[in-house]
Amino acid sequence: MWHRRRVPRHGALRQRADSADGMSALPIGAGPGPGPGARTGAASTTTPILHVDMDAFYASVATRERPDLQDVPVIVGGGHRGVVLSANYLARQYGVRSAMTATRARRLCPHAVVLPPDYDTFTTVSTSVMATFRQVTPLVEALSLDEAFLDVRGSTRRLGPPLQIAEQLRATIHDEQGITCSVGVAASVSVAKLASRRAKPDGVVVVPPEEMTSFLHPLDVGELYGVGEKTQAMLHRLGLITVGDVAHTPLRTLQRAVGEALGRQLHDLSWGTDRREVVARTASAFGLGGGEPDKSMGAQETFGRDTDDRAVVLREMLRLTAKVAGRMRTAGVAGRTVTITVRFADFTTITRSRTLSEATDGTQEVYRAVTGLYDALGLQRARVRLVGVRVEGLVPRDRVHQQLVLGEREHGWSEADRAVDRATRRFGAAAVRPASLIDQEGAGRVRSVRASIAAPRRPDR
DNA sequence: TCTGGGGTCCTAGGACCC
DNA sequence: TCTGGGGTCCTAGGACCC
Repeated sequence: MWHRRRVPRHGALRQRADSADGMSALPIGAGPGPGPGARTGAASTTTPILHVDMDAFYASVATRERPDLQDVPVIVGGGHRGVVLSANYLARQYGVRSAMTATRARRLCPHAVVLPPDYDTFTTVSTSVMATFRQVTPLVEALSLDEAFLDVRGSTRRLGPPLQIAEQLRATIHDEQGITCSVGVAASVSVAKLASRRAKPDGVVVVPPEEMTSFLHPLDVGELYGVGEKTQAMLHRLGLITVGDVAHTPLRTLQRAVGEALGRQLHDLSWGTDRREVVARTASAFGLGGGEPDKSMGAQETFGRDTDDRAVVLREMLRLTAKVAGRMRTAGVAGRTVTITVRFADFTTITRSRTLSEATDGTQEVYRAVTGLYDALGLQRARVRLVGVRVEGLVPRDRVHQQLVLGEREHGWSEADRAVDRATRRFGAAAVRPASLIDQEGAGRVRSVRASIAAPRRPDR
């Protein structure tokens, strides 16, 4: 059996985990030094991977300085046409879950307190937590703002076995950030991730290698990474209910059912044989910097109410284009493939893309492609719910052919874009917008900016 | 007033090239 | 002048993850 430990993070006295859920628990040694028993000792070499996952991260951060909300169901997110981003455990008792529609959540738990997300604070807390991880090992792979893999192979001599490292991390994060987290400890990243889920909330689960299959095989296939609602339903229809069922299905059969790549992946995961290593990286997509470059950048927005007005749609597309292209310029990348997304009132969603001959980071150039794609749809009074703009095939701008840069300059837009970027940096995104975004709001006070965007000067050189 | 926004990866068909 | 087989690129859609 694998072991779940839920223990106080403070003081020398540690208690056994509750056994009400049928899980066994080992006592944990008090004080510094390796834990008791050969099992824990052995873990130092055989289970070097930690998956640390904050408990109800957004909700915990949002309420950590609100004692009045400690015993109240709390939902972060919601709003008009919104979904739940995070719910505390009290709200979850009512069935509230992440990604659930706000309306449904409110129906399930009408007395919940709904808070708007504060991404600046989430990012600040996340940065601190990741820094704490890096004090343990440089091999920290951030997966998102609130979770990371740690390879502690090289840290056990200094800090003790993985379990002890896990408990130390939990105590530190609780002390410094006022939030709790759960840790999965295993030989591989995929098993560690499954283990942390079993540890929630506020616990640790260690899965020794010899107990891996007994841990994995009873789980529902839906627990496996890469198996969502659709694939789970399909596998269930085929009679594959548990991970063990998948494990004992011939690879070829599996691949016929779910495709070559996913079939291979599920087969590996079901035996815990994935050999993926932890790669040090921060979550660049979450504004933490570093990491591998993004492969695409995009933005999308759901309208407050559906619209069939081409002008309204295109104005939104321009706003999204400006946002995306601005982010690309900040990141120093350019991209070749422009994709638009249109979701209709009935939620059917289509995409259209066009690949340009050269990569670009110019707002106008991307927008030309966007309008071309949208108009090619030939929509007549179709009610549009959401539009999106994405640029793919990103490469560092300095690797883009020199001709592009010259050609762009001839149009003068490059200079205008950079002027916009500078102004945005100084005055915020609301200060500088393409003219058509200003019209509706009567913006005499931004006349000069508007003029400079609408009629860029030809550069001297 | 059901169903957000940021991404990644895979599949499949057709074009095109060798 | 009867046909194979890769490889790559492009496009559209879909599933999934956080």
